[in-house]
Order: sequence, then structure tokens, then C-alpha cells
Amino acid sequence: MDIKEELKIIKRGTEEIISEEELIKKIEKSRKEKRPLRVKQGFDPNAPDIHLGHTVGLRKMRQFQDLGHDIYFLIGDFTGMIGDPSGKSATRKQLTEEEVKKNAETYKQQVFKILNPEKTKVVFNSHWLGKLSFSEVLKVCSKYTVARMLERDDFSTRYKEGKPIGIHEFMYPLMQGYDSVAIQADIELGGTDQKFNLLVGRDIQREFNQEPQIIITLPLLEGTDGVEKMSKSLNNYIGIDESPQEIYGKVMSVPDNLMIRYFELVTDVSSDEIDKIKIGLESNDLHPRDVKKRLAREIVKLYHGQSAAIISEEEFEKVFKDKLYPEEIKKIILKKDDLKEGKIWLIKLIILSGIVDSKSEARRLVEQGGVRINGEKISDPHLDLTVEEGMILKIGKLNFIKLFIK
RNA sequence: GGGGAGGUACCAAAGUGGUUAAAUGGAGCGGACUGUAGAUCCGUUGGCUGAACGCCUUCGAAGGUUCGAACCCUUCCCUCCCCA
Repeated sequence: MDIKEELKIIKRGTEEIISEEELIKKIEKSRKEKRPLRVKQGFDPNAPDIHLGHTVGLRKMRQFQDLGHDIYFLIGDFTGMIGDPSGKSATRKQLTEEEVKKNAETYKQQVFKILNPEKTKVVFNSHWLGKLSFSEVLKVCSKYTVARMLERDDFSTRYKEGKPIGIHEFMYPLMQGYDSVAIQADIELGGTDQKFNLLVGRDIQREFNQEPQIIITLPLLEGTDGVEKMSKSLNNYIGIDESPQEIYGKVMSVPDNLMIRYFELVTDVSSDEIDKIKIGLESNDLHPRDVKKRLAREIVKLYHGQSAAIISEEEFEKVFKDKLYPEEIKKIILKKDDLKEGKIWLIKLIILSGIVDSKSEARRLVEQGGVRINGEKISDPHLDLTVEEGMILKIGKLNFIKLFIK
């Protein structure tokens, strides 16, 4: 493969490369010396459920693997105890050691759906950061000034708004930079919100007489709400561990204007084909709904395979187009004690379903017409339902529950 | 070390003795519409009691004043600003 081609693969879906010339030089050198480049990306052990947002970076790492380079999957177990201030408008909660460990394990299990486990080096930054002496820490600190730290958007915003900034938060970028030293990284990947941290890495590496790493920033994928970046805490994420139906459904609920972005960042559809789709949408030759269906299939396919993709599409059509019930449906088995002369109070039943956990909320749902039995809307919160085997209870838009009696 | 400002629900932000479970906006949830998209409209967002505007818990924490406290007083915790 010639360098141009390699570069093209690397560049797809990236936001910025600092700098491209240096990158080319590194690749050339790596080829000449037959030494693979060391590509690093850090992961915060905060959110152990990998979602599509994470896959943007993971997929890029996979591409590097396929190009023959070495991948360092860095779990920021040490830094995780501080919490990355990037993009945050508030101080993060510090995790305990046990929490960090547990999360890191879950992480490892999931990333190999994308990365090639044989070619992945999983490293924990506590291994070196935990051993640094205070004087070594000071050496790193002396490289940076408070003013420079405050240049950062998230810090300066907080500073201006009079919100607290912990001193330890200033340390975060420095530690991340030191990670690059420890790994001797050639390239570091990160979201656009990581740019500052990544740049610090270059300075710290220079301080330790290393050649500064190349920085590749990747866009932050918006979540299902279409505005905020995908994250677990905002509950706008699509997890790769979720069921095919869930993934399919969630993708369908992503706003239209993000479809192309999703294609580009989280599917294997070729750039040429994406261009065609783009043109088709602009000229109205393609219905946005059909394009989104394709997108949903592509994403499900990546994590569950082709046939699962087709099945989830059929299911989706059935439930939302034909208004039928899904094939796989949550079941609830009622015991005799729950029933009085074969009846149960609707509100109680909703609580038993586990969809909501307060009676006030259940009552609200019923009064607002969010509950159906066998397709019929029930809005009387006082209803005593005569339960029949196989009855279908629908709560809200998404929850179907089939009733059984024991 | 001195002086000042402030901590209200998921977030932002009103309220400064009773009519405040707490205005308003964002977000969420439900409904209508639809393509589980977008836009729009309506409703709703502490809990319990088979519901009556009845009870319980909630305005940083703990006490106190009062018939009555988010609101007044005391102590404590936390944050920010200015000065040193």
C-alpha cells in the first residue's frame, strides 16, 4: 500500500491532524525501520458501557491495527480517580479504586468487539503514574503555567462563572501528557474536546527528550437527542452491548440531519457510497426514512451480524408501522396473591411491571393516556383489570408486557 | 488573615414570615400529528393514601424564634469575589 492510501484511511472522519507533514514523516520512518507506530488512546473508566460515541475512536484504532501499527489501549485508572475536566462545567466526582477497577474490566470485555485482541496492548496508567515521586511530579508541573491552563475553554468558562476548579484538575492534562512519555507514543487519538490535553502531551514529551506525538482529533458523536454529545449520563447513547432491536430502534430515533455523520463515523459504508446517499437525499430521490433504515441495519450488522439486522428491521416495522406487537416481549407472571377474584388494580400492575417505581407516576401515565391493554387505551386509574392469560399491556411508547397467571 | 456575595427541585433561575410542593425557562415523560426524524400543539414532572387539594418529606447541615419558616436568629459545612 502506498503512503497516500494509508493516509487516506487515517484521515477519514478525522477532525484535525497535528501535523500532517509530521505524520507522513513518521510513517516513512516507520516503514524504513520496520517499526510499527505506537498509537495511543486513553479511556476514562467512568462509563464502562461502550457506546457508538466511543466507537469513533475505537474504529480509528482498529484501522491503525489493520495498517500494521501497535495500539495502546490506555485505561486511565489513575487519572480516572481525578476525573477529566474536559468539556465539563463542573468538578467531576472522584471514583474510588474499586469502582475504577470494576469499570475497567467491563471495558476490556467490550472493546474487543472492535479491536483485534491479538494486536492490542491494554495498559493502565496507574502503573507509572502511581509510582512517580513528588519531585518528579513537580518537574512535570514546572512545564506549565496557571495562565496557560486557564486558556482552556472549560477552565476559563468555569473561572469566569465563578465556579470551583480544583488544583488537581490542573494536573490532569499533565498526567495524560506523561502517559505519552511512558508509552513513547507516536500518535495519540482523542475527541476534539481532548485537543488541549493532547497538545500538552507533545510539550511533556519534548521535556523528556522524546519526539512529540502526532495528534489526531476525532469528532464527538452527538447522541440520539441530536444535540449533546453521546454519553451515558445524558442517556442519549446507543450501547454496542444492547440488543439488535434496541440498537435498531435507537438509531431510527436519531434526528435526520445526523444520518450522514453517523454513516461516516460509525459504519463501514465506503466514502463513495456515502456521497451517493448524500446526493440522493439532497435531490429527494431517497426518502430519509429509508436511508435511516439502511443506517440502522449497518450499525446492527457490525455488532450482531447481518441476519440480526434483518430481523430487527422486520420487528421494527411490525411494531411501529403495522402497530403489531414485537416478537420478543417482556413477560410478567402474576401470582394468585396479586389477584383478587381474578382482578388487579391497574396501578398496581404497572408497578409490578417495573417500568415505573412510584404509584403517582403510574397514575400520571394512565391519566395521560400512556397505557393500553390489548391495544385499547385505558385512562381510568381506578380500573380493576380482569386479567386474562396473554393480555398485552403497553406502557408508554416502548414497553410491551405480556401477562401470565401462575 | 480581613471584607463582601452566595448555596432553592434533573439543570438554570425567581421567591426573603402564611394563599409555596415552591414562579419561569431548558431538559425529561405522556398524548395528538408523523417516518419512534424534524417542526408544532396540549398535558405532566417529590412521595403516600383506591385521590380528599388529606398526609408525609423537600429550598447546603444542625439547632432555635414563631400559632406558622425556603424566607428571621445561632452554629457548622461548602463555593465565589475583592484586599493582604
